[in-house]
Order: sequence, then structure tokens, then C-alpha cells
Amino acid sequence: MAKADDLQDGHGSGWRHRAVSKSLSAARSRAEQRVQRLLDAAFELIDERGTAEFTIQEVVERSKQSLRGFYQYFEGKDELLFALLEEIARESLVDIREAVDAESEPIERLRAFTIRLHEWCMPLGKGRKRGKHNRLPISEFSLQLAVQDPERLAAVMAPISRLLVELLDAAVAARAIRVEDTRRAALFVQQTVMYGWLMNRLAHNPRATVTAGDAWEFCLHGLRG
Amino acid sequence: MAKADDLQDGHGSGWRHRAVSKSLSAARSRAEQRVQRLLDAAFELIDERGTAEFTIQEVVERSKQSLRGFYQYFEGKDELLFALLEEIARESLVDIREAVDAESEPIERLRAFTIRLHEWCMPLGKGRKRGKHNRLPISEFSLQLAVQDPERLAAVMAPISRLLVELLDAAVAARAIRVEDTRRAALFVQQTVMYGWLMNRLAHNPRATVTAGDAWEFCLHGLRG
DNA sequence: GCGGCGCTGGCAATCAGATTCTCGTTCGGT
DNA sequence: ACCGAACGAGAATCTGATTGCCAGCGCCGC
Repeated sequence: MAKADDLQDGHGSGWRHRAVSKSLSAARSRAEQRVQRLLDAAFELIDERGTAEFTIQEVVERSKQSLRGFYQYFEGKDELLFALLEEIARESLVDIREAVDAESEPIERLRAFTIRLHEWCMPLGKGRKRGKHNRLPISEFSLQLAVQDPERLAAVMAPISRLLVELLDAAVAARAIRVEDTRRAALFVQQTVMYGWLMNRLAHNPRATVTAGDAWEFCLHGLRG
Repeated sequence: MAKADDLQDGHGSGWRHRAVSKSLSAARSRAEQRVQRLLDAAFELIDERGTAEFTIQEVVERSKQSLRGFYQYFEGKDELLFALLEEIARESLVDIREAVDAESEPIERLRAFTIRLHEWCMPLGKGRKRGKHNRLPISEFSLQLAVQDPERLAAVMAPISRLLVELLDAAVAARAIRVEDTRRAALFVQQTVMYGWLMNRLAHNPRATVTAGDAWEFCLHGLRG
């Protein structure tokens, strides 16, 4: 379970920081680099192919490791994808928090959250805006996770969900919005925003493409009466 | 392609009606029964297991057919699941239309649609309310389809989507609601309602369970200001 | 400097399921 | 009764993931 342990370096970027070797045992450092190389290789493959349909073999070859080694660190392919999802979730949380903190009005903070989260979950064409990697395949994986192991997904998203609930509570306190149960509302917002890209696939009609702004509008007003 | 052809019996219950043999060639009739048996077997397995993780072998054995035969009618497992999805979509359309037509006010019709659709997509415990089968695994399959082959999914859902757009248009015309683009709004509603069950998995907290009514409320008002 | 332990690399082996193939058999139409 | 299409049984293939096995190798305490 190297995966989870590595988050403990104090500022939540465990997988990345390889420069920590000095303070850790050499063995551990090597292991970390190894895991990181596996993750990097996987990200590369995903970026090149635009899909998570790579084989473990390929990851192993590209990272110059052995199958044996891979299974030393990961229970299986899903664990690998899960680790990638964790990385992205961590990266996006920082970014979203930043966008939110740039605003002061509760409603604007909420709006910033929504838009930014949507940008993170939305697949990007060539000119990717946010983050270093193609997130679509990972988004798809998260959907699969939602089906197969919801608690696991909830765990990764927890910080983001928590932030959303806080924003909603603040907005309610400021009477900017009104909902009975912010927790429930958070679920709706999160799903609407995170999986908005799903809808775009159903409507090839270019006029009907759903943007981050649309998602926000929908969450905020739904079908105005 | 027996699958598609069979829809042509004029009232949209092609798969079911086996009693048509007299008017069709005997060969065709046999083929139909055979396909139907495969579908029935698959439904049974899904109902028993609560998951779509059956093997083709099992379907074939239970329906007393041969693998050879299975692949005669279906390209593969996905085609089988797709056929099941079609059946359910057809069944639900009839039911939803009925619920909608029981109302006269545009907004009420829309509400009826939403609630009823949600009931169809929501997994049911032991006491299933609507339809004969456990729809959860099929719902999950539809999600997978949305990812892998959105157009295919859009095609199955087309009648339902169309109905929703009509209801929205009518509501807009009656000034019961206000949206710029009903087509886009339809996408949001459809996704919110159809995949609302996804959210319930993320929040095991019983207090936060999302009901059909909640989904409707969210679509209608979102975060009221 | 030594022997052992645990991590490694390189493969081959195993497994699960889907999908195909082969070969007689049977069926329906004429 | 004859012919080609459709059928049933089962073995054979295939694609990956996952494991097992065995021989090096580097680091440990002594």
C-alpha cells in the first residue's frame, strides 16, 4: 500500500516530490521513484492514446520495470487508475480552491467552484487548459468507480465535496441561495457538473453543447418558472 | 440483424409477441422465439444475480441453445445487453407516456414525466414497483454505453428524449417555465433524473438519499435564490 | 569479507471469458 | 428423397490480467 502512505509528506503532493529521498530511507526513495515512473508512463500512454486502454505490459515496458515490480506496488490495473485519479483530484482541489478564493461573494465563490470543477472534468481537445494530462479517460474511470465501488470514489472526492458543501452553507447563510439540505444539493451540483460532459456526447448537435456556464446556470436556476 | 427488424409489427412490442407465427414464415418465427428465449434467460440471470456479470455460456445453457446459435443472433454480449436496454426503454416509454397523459397542466405533465422516468431508472429493492425486471445492471450498462458509444444510447433514448423536449416546449409555451434552449435543458433533466441513483451511492448517509421528488425539485428550481 | 533476506528482472504458466471454428445432424422446401 | 442453410456440441483461439518460479544483486548485521 505504498500509494496511501505517500500522501503523508505534509502538503498533499506525495506522488510527485521525489526530492524527499534525503529524509527517507534510500529503499523507500527508490520505491517511490519506481511508483512515480509507473504513474508517469501510464499518464503518457493515456495522453497518447486518449483512452485508458493500455495494457500493464505497456506501462511496464515504458517505465522500464518488470511486471513483477508492477504488482509489487499495485494490486492491479484498477489500483493504478485509482492512483491517477487521486493525483488529478489532488491537483484540481488546489486549483479550484485558488479560483474560489479569488472571489469574496458567496454566490461568486460557488460559481467559481462550479466552473472550475467543470473545466477539470471536461475533456479537452488539443489545447488543454488545466492540468498536465488528458483527463477524459480518468473521468470515465471515475464513472466506472461510481458504479463498482462508490465509497472509494467518495473517498477521493471527499475534499472537493466538502469544499462544495462549505460553499453552499456559506451561500445559504448569506441568503444568496435557499436549499433545505445542502448536502443533498451538493450531490446534485457535483453530479451535474462533473458528468456534464456525458450529455454533450448524447447531443452531437453543436448548438446544444453544454458549457461550464450552462451547467452553473442549470444548478442555480434549473427551469425558471 | 433480427433485433432491429422485429420492431416492425406496428405497435412496438416486437420482441414479445410470439403469437405472430401464423403470419410469418415458420423459420422466422422460430428464430424469434429463440432470440426471445435468450433475452428471457439473460433477464433471469440478471434478476437472480443483481448484476450483468453472467457469461454467455450461462445464458446459452439456461435457454437451451448453443453458443453457435447465440452468435448467430448477437454480435456479442454487448448486443445482448443492448437488446435488453431496448426492451426496457420501450416498456418504460409506454408507461411514462401513460403517466404524462394522466395530467393536463404542462408543468404537471413535466413533473409526471420526471418522477416516472426516475422510477424506471432507479434500482429497486425486493419490492420492485415498475417493470418486470431488475433494471440496475441495465442502467449501468447504459452508462457504459454513454461513454463508449453515445450515439447508440441516444438512439435508444430518442423517443423518451423527444417526449421530454415536447413537454418542455409545451411548458415554455404555457409560460410555466422559462429556458432559452429546451433541447439543452432536456439534456440536463434527463441526466439528472436518469442517473440520480449514482448520487445515492456516493452518500450512504441515509438522510441524504435522493428521491424522485428531489430530482424533480432540483431540475425545477436548482438552488433557489 | 560473508551468508542471508528481500527486492528485482525476466519469463513462462495460469485463468477467465469471449469469440471462432469444425463437424456431423437436422430441418424445410421442393 | 435431395440440397443447402441452420443447429448443437465442444474444442480451439485469443486477449489480457495476474501469478509463479528461479536466478541475480545490493544491503544488512556480524
